[in-house]
Amino acid sequence: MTRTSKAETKGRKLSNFLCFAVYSANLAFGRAYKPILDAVGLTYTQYIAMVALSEEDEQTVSALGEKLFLESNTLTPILKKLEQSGYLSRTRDPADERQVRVSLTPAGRRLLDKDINVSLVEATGLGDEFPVVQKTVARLRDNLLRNTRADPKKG
Amino acid sequence: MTRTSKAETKGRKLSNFLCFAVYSANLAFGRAYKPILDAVGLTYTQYIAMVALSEEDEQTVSALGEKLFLESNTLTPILKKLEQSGYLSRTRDPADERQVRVSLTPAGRRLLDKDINVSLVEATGLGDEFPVVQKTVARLRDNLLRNTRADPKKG
DNA sequence: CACGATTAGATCGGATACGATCTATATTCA
DNA sequence: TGAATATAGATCGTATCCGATCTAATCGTG
Repeated sequence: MTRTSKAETKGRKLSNFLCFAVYSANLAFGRAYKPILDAVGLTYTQYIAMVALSEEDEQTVSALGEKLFLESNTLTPILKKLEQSGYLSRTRDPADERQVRVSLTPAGRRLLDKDINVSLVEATGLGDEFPVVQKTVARLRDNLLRNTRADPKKG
Repeated sequence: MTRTSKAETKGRKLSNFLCFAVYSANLAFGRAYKPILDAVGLTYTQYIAMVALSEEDEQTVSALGEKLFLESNTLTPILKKLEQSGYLSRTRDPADERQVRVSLTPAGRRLLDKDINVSLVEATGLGDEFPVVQKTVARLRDNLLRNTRADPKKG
């Protein structure tokens, strides 16, 4: 008696999908940031990459990729674009020519000093919940990555 | 005395960005779904679109877009692809030739009946928190969209 | 030292997102 | 009625993401 063909009775509605909540929240963030980032001529991903770079100089592409959960296939074009814009430098590491060291230029740091993001915290409408939501979503991400990556070779 | 140039003292670290938590959680979901969706030959977005279609037949592209927070520029190519795969039908509405009505085919419904998503709930590692996180992220998205869209013409 | 294996980036093709623009159909109202 | 306007999709260009593959540099071992 539990078998039906109606979507609702099986609970298969978009609102029931956590993945959709995250997917659409990400789209919403992109749109919220857009007018602000357009003003400084950066895209969402470019901005995130620069924030990651502001944490440390001379990072390799891989190290940066670990922070951003991206790989060279995605990062290389973005970094080249930011280099052309004069916001960062890319140089082969003399000690290991395979590696590329990436650092923000003074122009890049000046751009970040505008504290672009501050005005966005308000738009989340989360108030005091903000840090809790942030930690929860980060935990969700880490669980997903842990439970997915390195598929069960040992079980 | 509050002005410094160190990233850390200004709290400008990736882990402090809610937008990054959401961005990376979305990437993580995409990767978690990938092996499961690869098996049935769908992409993440195609799957989401089909779930939205399973809620109601004969939806217009715009109506579908409202649910998915996407517009025809993104949806049209995806719907055409799913049509070619035989999972849905697209027909101009005879009453208004501007509109395109989209419905799942029996093959499309059979695909969804496999309840692909069930196995993913577990991978979130959220346990009882699952529904709460889902609602919180959805609220975040709605706040962002409300506070961003239709920029302040009225003040 | 030499040669196979490994590693770090880069390149390429397919699939989203999205702004801007285009086309076809409907609607409005003088 | 018919020209101006509005609306629904579709198309195009740019920027991500990602799997697969390629190249160059390094390492490991005999």
